[in-house]
Formats: sequence, C-alpha cells, structure tokens
Amino acid sequence: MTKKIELPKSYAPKDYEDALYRQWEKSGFFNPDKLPGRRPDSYCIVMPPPNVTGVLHIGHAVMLAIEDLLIRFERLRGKKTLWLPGTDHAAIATQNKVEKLLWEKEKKTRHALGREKFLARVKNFAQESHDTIVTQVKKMGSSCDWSREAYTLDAPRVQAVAEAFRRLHEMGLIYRGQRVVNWCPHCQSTLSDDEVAYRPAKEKLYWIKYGPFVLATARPETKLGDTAVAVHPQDQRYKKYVGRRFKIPGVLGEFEVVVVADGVVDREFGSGMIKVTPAHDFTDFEIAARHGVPMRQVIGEDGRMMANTGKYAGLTTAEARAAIVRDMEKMGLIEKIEEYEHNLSVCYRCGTTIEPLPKLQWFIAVNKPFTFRQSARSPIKDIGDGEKITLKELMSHVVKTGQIQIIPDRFVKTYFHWIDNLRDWNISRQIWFGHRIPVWHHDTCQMLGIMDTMHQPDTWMRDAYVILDKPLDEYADDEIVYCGKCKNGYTIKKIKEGHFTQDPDTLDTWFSSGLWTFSTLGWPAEMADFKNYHPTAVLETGYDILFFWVARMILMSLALIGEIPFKTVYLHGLVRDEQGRKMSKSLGNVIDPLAVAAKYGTDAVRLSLVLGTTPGNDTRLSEEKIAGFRNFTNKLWNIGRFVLSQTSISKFQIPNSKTLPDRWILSRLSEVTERVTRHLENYEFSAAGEILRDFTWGDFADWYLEISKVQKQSSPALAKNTDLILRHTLAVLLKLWHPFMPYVTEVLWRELQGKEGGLLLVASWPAPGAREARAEQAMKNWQETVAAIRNLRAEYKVPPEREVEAEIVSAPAGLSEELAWLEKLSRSKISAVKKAEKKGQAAALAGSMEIYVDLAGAVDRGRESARLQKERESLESYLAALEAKLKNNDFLKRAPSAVVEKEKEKAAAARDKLARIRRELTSLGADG
RNA sequence: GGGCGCGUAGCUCAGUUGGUUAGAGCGUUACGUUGACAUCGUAAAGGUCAGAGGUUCGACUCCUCUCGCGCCCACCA
Repeated sequence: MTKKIELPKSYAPKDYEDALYRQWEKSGFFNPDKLPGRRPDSYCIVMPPPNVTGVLHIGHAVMLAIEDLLIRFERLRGKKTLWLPGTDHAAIATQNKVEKLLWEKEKKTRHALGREKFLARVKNFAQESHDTIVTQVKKMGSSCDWSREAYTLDAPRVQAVAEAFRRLHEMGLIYRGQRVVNWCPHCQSTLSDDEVAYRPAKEKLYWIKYGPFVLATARPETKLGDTAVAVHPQDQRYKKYVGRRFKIPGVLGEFEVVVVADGVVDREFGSGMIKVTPAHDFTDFEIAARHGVPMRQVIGEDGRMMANTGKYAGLTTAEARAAIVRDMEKMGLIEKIEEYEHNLSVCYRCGTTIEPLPKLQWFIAVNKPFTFRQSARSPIKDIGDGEKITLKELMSHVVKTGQIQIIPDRFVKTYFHWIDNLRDWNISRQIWFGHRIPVWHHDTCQMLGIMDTMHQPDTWMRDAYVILDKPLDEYADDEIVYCGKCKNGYTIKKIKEGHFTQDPDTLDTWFSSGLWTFSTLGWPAEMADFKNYHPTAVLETGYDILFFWVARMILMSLALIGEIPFKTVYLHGLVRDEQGRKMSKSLGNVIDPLAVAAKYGTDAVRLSLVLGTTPGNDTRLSEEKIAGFRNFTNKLWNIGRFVLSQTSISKFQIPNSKTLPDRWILSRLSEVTERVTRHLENYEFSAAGEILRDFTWGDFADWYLEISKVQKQSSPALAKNTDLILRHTLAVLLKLWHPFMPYVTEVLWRELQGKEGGLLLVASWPAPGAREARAEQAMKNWQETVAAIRNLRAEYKVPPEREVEAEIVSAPAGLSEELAWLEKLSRSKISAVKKAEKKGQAAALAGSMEIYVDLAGAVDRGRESARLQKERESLESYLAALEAKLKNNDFLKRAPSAVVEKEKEKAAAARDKLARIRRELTSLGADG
C-alpha cells in the first residue's frame, strides 16, 4: 500500500518545469550513449540551428515542439536517439545587426573600426546571443544532447568547411569566375539569387532614339555601358541589321554597338529591340557571352557611376539617370516616357536596390558533370560509383526516386522547379563575418593578370592561387604548395613572407550550413557518430528555407560523401497572428514563446503549436488558443490527481475479473494506442493529438472516471480492480502524451510510479492490447441511454439534484449489472419494463431500447409531440434517401456488396426507430 | 507570365486511397458548485462543404471552368 497523494488543485507549470529539465539533463538520457537498454536502431535529427542574431521566436518554438515530439516518441520506442543542437553564425544577418548597433551607439562604420576589432565585436555579440538562445531552447523542454552542441563557425566546423572547399575544388565543382552578380551597395556584398527579394514599383519606361533605332529602357544611365543591340532572330523588322555595327550618338559622344540576334528578346515588348549592357544586367551578360560582345563596366561597388563616365562620375545611379535623361532630352534623344509597373530587385536583408555588377567570384558549378563517389555503407540507389553526373541531376534524382521523401509532397514540385531554374551558386560574400575563403592568391600572377587587362583578366587570374585548408601556422615552413597558374611550387615560408595574399572574402553562410548534417557528426573524421547517425532520419524545418538550406544540404551531402543527408524532410508552416498576418516587431503582433510559456506553461504552448496544424500550411495562433490548451493540461493534471488520490495500490497489472466499463475502456485504450502510434509514424501529429485529447477528456474523464466512482463503492474486490484499471490507463496515457507535453506527464508519472519507477523520459512506448468489439458496442448503447435521459432532463429543465424515474423497454440482458452507474450518471431510478406503464412520460430511443422518463407531470404534451415530430421528419427523409438508393438497380449492381449491406442495415435500423417514434406519437395523441 | 496553396458551423481548423444523417476546439444559448477539475459539468442551436458544369450507382473528396484570398518562382529590358 502506498500512501494517498495530495496534489495542488490546479497545475502550476513554473513549480516544476525548470527542476524537471535539470533532472532530465542530469540523468544523461539526452545523450544516446547513456540511454538504458539495448538499442539497436539509431535515430537522429540535427536541429536547424537558430541564428545567433537575437532571441528565439515562435517559429523556433514550432520547430522545437515537433522535433522534440519525434525524438521523445522514438526514444520511448527504444531507439538510440540523438537530437543534435546547434546555432548558426548567419554571416550577413549577424554582421548587419552588429553594424547597425555600432552605428546607433557609436556612429561608426565597420571600416572605421577595422576588420579585427569589428570581428571581435561580432564574436561577443554572437556569444551573448548564443547563450540566450540555448537557455530558451531548454525552456521549451527540448531533449537534445548538449554534449554534442555545434556552431557553424566553431573550430570543427571551420575544419569541415575548409575541407569541403578543397575537395569540391579538386572535383572541379568550385571555380573562380567573372560574372555579373547581385550586388547590394548597402551590405557591400554579393547576394545569391535566393537572397534577392522583389518589390513591385512604379517606374518609368524611356523610349529613346538610338542611332537608327528606337528602343525602350528602364535604365537610361546604363547606356554608358552599352556595347550591343539585340533583336529576336525571327523579327523581320530588324533582320537586315543583324551583324552590322552602328555609331550611336550619346551624351558622352558617339559609341559603337553591334546588332546581335538572340532568342531571349521579346518581340512584343517595347520596340522589340533591346540595348545590351553586359556589365549591369544578367540577361545582357548572357547575350554578350553567347555572341562574344565586350563588356564595359560603368557602375561601381558603391552604387555610383565610375570614373570612366565623364561628368557623371560619382553620381548615384538614380542621380545619373535624372542627369542623363535631362541631357538626352536636350539632344532630342527621348522619344517618349511611359509609366509602368515592374518588380524591383532588392536585398532581402536591407531592402536596398540590387545593382548587377561584374565581379570575380567563387562559384559551385551545378551543370558540370563530375565524377560521383558513392558512400560505401549508404550508397545512392541507381547511380554507379565513378559515374559522371551533374549536381542538378543528382539533386533531382534522390527526390524523384523517393530516397528523400518530402512532406507534404506538393513541395516536391516546387523543389524540381527550383532545380530546373538553378544557376551556378555564387558562394563568395564580401563581408567580414564568416568562414574566410581558404584561398591564397599568388601576388605575382595576380599582377601579371591585372597588367594583362586588354585580354581577359579573369581567365588569367582565376587560377592564380593555392588552397590552404588549415591555418597557416599549422603548416611546416618547408611544406610546398603550387600556384594554379604559373604551376611553380612555393614553400609555406614564402607565403608567410607575404608573396601570397589571402582572399578577403568569406563564404555564403549556406555553404557551412549545407554541411550541417555531417559536419556536426565529426566529418571529415570518420567518427563513430558519423557512422551511427548519417544519413539522419528527419530534417524538420519551415518551408520557407527549402531552397536556401534543405536543397543545399542535399547538394553538399551528395557531392562530398555520396549519401543523402536525411530520409525525410518535414516542412512545417509559418505561424501567423489571429488575423493571418505575419508576426513582426513593427506590427507589434508577435507572440513571444517564452512569455506565453511562462504564463500558460510550456506544455500548453507546445500543444497549441502542434494540434490543429497541418504540414506546410500556415497556422494562426492566438493567446486564447494557448489558454485552451492550458485548460487541457489542467484537465490531465486533475485526472491524475483524482487517480492518485483515489487509488491506494501501487501495482500495474490488469485484473482478470473485469466489468463491462473496464473492458470497454481498455479496448478503447488499445484502439487509441494503435491509432496514435500510426499517426505519429506518419507525421500526423495533429491527428494523433486530437485522438488522444478526445479519449482523455471524453472516454476516460467523462465516462470511466465517473463510473469508477460507482464501482469503487460497490465491493472491496471491485474497488481494487477498478484502481488497477485506473492506474493502468493513466500510465499508458502519460506515455502517449509525453512527446506532446513532457512536463506535466513527467510530474504525474513520478507521483504515480514513485521513485523506483524511473523517468517517463525513458519509459517504454505502450503496445496496444486486445480490442473487444462487443464490449464497445454494448457500452455505446448504455452511453446512449444515459445521454437520452440527460437529454430529456435538460429538455424539461429538471433540476440536477432531482432524481427522476426512468423505464426502459426491451433492455438487453445485463442491465442489472450496469444499473448502478447508469443511475448515477443519469441521476435517475431505472427499471426494466415490458411496456411503458405510466402516463405522462417523455420518451427517447437508445440503440434498440425505448426509454421513458417520468417527469411527474412536467411533460408538456404539445412540446413533446413537436419534438418527436421533428425527429420523425428528419428520420423520414433520411429513410427515403436510403430506400431510394436501395431501389436503384445501378447502385445494387455496381456498388460493392459490403456497401450495399451496410446501407440495408442502416435502412432497417431507421425503419425500426421510425416505427417506434410513430408509436410514441400515437400514444401521445391517444392520451390526449 | 508560369507554378502552388487556401476558400467547410460566428471564429480557428480537421476530414488519410469517393460510400458518416459532414466533425473538433473556441464562441453562443439554457441549466448547473453531485468531494478530481468553474482552467469544470450536462445539453442545445448553428453548415445547400465559395460558385457552375462534368465523371460516377454515389462527390466535401476526382476532372474542367469561374470568383475571392495568399504564397513561391521568372531574363519582359
């Protein structure tokens, strides 16, 4: 016998959460190596690393809730589970943040501070931000293994990045090239295509006289960099000009262009002819490349006109545009100006208009075949080791063949579409914070390249370097490296003496996060973790970074280790406010997950983010919703409180002798266990949670708990058995709920099991027991009986304290055994009769039973008959529909026989019920 | 310009291979403090599943079109 336990009346999360988390952490069970029992199967999720730019937001909370749910589920199922946490240095985002702070507080730019000092500031900021985030991740109850925590910019990851760069370069996938890139004049950096956002803007379209032609342009200032004119190859109007050169009068005098024919030109837009500015437009750059047209850069990295633009030099592009238009008008070169709307390319971080510029950059080639190397233990299906293939082909292959599954699957299409449009990935960034590109340029060759500007400097310069994949002082002085251009060997000593200069650029932040699934597991070293956990099981993240991140991880993993990074991608939706707007600080509609967790409990917040949501769809969150789930955690708490305070045995066995309600609740529990398990396996978290909630609140609390009160008063033996069922059901429920709401379940588990019971965290997932269909059906009838009596009571406003008398006609066998609880729950005195004896009773139907409730003269006959007539009508139309269906030969002939049978049964039941209602009505009429 | 998603009860959303008299929570209404829980209980009202066609014995579910909302991608200068 254990002593009865007293718990507070309502659940106060803050009294338990922190202590429990510490207890979990201390137990060591977050670390898969310390989990108890034999665990042959590994299961690993690497956490999408939050940026060290600030604090945790509600999006992180969704990510943590779902991943912790998966991890706890699989841990309970006996897998060796690793959830590997970490943070992301988020290069541009973090640098911008610190630059902004620096400017606000000290009115200094990063250049005023200098690279080293500035980086020290960023490092401090990142550290503080990291510490906050870790505390917050813990607050959410995340059961991740902190002993393996990683950071995208810590020493092991720096090593992995350098190694990855060197290997990809060796494979011929990384190259240096002169290309027009997205340049943000504010961030002073290039951006990848995905970092460009679009903003609709009203702009002017200038129709200009262009030598013998007229054409339309939105950017007259780029005329200074024009080197060609392009038309559509099939355009009859201009065919005769193709290949010819023309002198074009301009604001700085005449210049020469060549007319080329290219398919990208739209004959319908403008005059069907475009001016080509290879240095400042992506399309133009490609046209120029296809036709060997020279390039002339006129806009600099500061977003201003360069020295070669005469009197316009130094003006911003906007100023230059105004000035040039004015000058052209004077020269009579402007034909007309139209208004039109189009999408302006802007920096997704700061909103500044993008300037396309030519720059020497590092790229990853996605369309270049390379020699694919398979992983020995987890090879990619249907691809041979050593096969020549492009990254694009590989990336679509693994998704097309289902080796990587994306949930929800509609994103597969989006993924393919993205791949189809993918261009070489620009990985250089002209910012300071991040992974420095591990390349040292050979100064002599660089000089020769620059002197050779008349030719193509980039082809010369792009090979003039060595790659050093570790810090300079880790090399021996006499080690020799070779310049890729002059092919001469140089000692490290020479490099130290300053004959080489390190590339000033850093890598795109997605380069390092692309390695995340394996750089966190020890790669490039062949560590046990890497062998045990790669490929990882699931990558869970928001659909908004499918391209940025998910696709990059697939790319890196395939190229570098010949494996998929994860088997399943689960994409959650974005959390919006109750009006469906994005949460943002400026709108003031953000819900801070930690604030609401403090107010309503972490479990409630987690439930509100998981239930009522579907993958890939945005959800609306309100405090009311969270409060609703707080109510539920309290409900569970009180269920636990009741069981704990009412039961006085500590055993967990199911008794041999069981009542109908006992058999019913166990059967239902089996069904729930089975369905919840299946839904969780299928990533249907919401469905699993709803089934559990309905069972917990409905079947268990509303019915079984109430029935148990009656059973416990019946006999000592029955009371003991009831206790066993109560404790068993609660124990199973706590396990099933644990992945959703770890805290309250762990507290109740401790109270239920005592110290010897161990932590719920590492308990075992329940296996469904046997189902008892007959018990479920019988119970359903009795529940309907209770509901029918309650219904009539409510209808006639019988005060709750008053007991009524009820007669049941054609009650099935077994009524006497259930009588006690039926009477208690319906607050009635029930007797079985052959035929209703008393007058003035209200009637209802439950299953095959007819129930009469004596309302002691309170029955309003008119109302009673109106009620029955209403029921009759709906039943009649229902039956009519069924009968029509059953008369339909096509239905009988074509529908599966099981369906036909089912419809027949329904019709029979309806007919029976209808007959009885009609009887009621006549008796009601006869009485009057 | 392409592509995707959404439109189901007043609100937020479920609805798993087409076969229920279409469900839940919140809200509303009525009654209620019966020793776990008022962060609660019992019961009720509330939907021509955006609209129009089509396929089918049968459509919330599949197809086509229309309307409304949202998102993503794109080299119309």
